[in-house]
Amino acid sequence: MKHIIKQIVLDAARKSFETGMLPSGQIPDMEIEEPRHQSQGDLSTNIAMVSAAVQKIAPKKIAQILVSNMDQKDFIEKIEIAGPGFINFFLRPGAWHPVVDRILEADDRYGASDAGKGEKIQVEFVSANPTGPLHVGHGRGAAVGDAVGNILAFAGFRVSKEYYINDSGRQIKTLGRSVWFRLQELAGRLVEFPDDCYKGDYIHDLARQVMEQEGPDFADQKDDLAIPVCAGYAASQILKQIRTDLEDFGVVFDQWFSEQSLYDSGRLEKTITDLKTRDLVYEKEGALWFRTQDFGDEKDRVVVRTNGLTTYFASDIAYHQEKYERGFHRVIDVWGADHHGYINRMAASIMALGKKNEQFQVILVQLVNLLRGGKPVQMSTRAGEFVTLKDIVDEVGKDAARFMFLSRSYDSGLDFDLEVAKQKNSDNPVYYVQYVHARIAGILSKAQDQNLVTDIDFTRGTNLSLLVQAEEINLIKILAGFPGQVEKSAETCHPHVIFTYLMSLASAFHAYYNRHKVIIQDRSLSLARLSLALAVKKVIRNGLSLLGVSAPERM
RNA sequence: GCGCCUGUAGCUCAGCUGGAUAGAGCAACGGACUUCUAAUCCGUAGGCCACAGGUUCGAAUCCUGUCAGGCGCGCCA
Repeated sequence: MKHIIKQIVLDAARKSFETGMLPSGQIPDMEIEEPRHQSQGDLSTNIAMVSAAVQKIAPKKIAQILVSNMDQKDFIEKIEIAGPGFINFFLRPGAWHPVVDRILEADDRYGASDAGKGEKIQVEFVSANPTGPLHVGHGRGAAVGDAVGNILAFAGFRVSKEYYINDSGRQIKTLGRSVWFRLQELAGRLVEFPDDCYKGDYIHDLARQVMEQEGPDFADQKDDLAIPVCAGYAASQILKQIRTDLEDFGVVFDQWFSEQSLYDSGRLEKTITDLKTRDLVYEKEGALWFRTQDFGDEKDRVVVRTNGLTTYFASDIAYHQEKYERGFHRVIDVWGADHHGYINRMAASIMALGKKNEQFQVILVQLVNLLRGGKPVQMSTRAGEFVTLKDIVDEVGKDAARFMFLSRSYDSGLDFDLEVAKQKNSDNPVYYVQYVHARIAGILSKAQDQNLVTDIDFTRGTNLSLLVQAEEINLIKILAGFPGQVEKSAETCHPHVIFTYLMSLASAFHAYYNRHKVIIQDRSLSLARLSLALAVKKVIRNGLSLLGVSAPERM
């Protein structure tokens, strides 16, 4: 609907210029928007105001000229000039009815677009070290990354979701040591458990498993030999668990990428050589430094340490270089807010290697504040006491957890109250939206019971012009806005836009439901309303599915 | 000290690529089930959009500064 109005406005502007009523043919960026108040019409444009500068005429005057040059259309009831120069369009109800048909036709593709033109985008998220179970923060990152991927795919990009496994380096060794020391304890040896080791209960379990697998003599092994065995076993087990937990959370990755593979394949070494060739690095005090400062970072960064070992940054450079070589035009990393200090150097290294600013983007997800009944849940990673993602999914369910994580902008910290997420009432937004879907499913099944409709094709030939109630037109207007919201969500990479949209659609439907009955004596009207209800059901489902939340037929 | 994020109703937050009279949920108060699911709806009340300047026809939105909160500033990952 917006683009139809936009065309009318543009035509009027062109005509005004051609007939000499406006001095300039230049048309600045203008907007077609839905005004807040009904008295301001269905759609509105600010073209007169934004044109004032180039036309050198008062906005109201421009508006008058434009309106006088607009073609009469039968779906437009009237056009008004208001406020500082807005042109407000009042549409007849009939203007909105075709939207319902479009939704029923497009079905699960309603809202999709080809805006991305098939461009390849990679979204990398979670990427937690396989040294322990995923916690709440990872959950939010997982929900955001997954939803952003879904939304971009829906907007016509070719999306690949990837998990980067930090299976190399010190923390893996620490994991191995942690298991090894616990195993020593199991073998009855008194050892002092080091402070820098992981203290969670799962370490005990892993130690037991290693002991069973390797036999009773294993505890006598030398540290140097045993620790890598422990590390290898523990990391693969934990990774397996992470994968399972994510699947239970509805997240499936297209690719799992191992940091260690960068070493094994010689990729990392190649990158370092490459950096040297390009003179992007220099030696100082025995270390090798990347000239990130030349590309916007606060200072230069070490890639090879004095001891000859590469830094985490080095593998990340190689990894990202490798991403682009795989053909991704754009790369999005989803990170926890505590990593924001890392953005500049990462971006700098990518610029240095010849990529454009817009080809790399970091989504910084702010921290989650876990509450239970309004009180903070005490957590200590150090002591190994924390609520895991699995705990949360087990307690409140996948849908509630995901919906809650995506309810707010990731720019804001999030209060996640387990009690609220568990409640099956109006405090809990997920049910509010899902309930619409279930309610409509109920209506449709009743319609079938009464033989009002015999197959899913009932909408064909329905007389939608019977939908004239204010609540019905309002509902259709909201339905018409879905593609625009998907577009906005994709452009900004903000999934909560979809959340907010779903809440408003659900609210409009509940209001309609309470005011009007769908199945009534009048068969034609019933069919029209059933079509509308079905359209709502489809849009709710499409929106929920972008967020990775199910749309139940019954609740 | 420097950098990033945040500051909007009692609480949790939308709105922020500038637009007209700033919204929702919860909490409070008052109503609506003999109906297709009350996991719902309707109404009332609630605001110096942290503060101070600036930009302009117009600022919650953009810029500068101040204050407050969160996070980060390793040859760790």
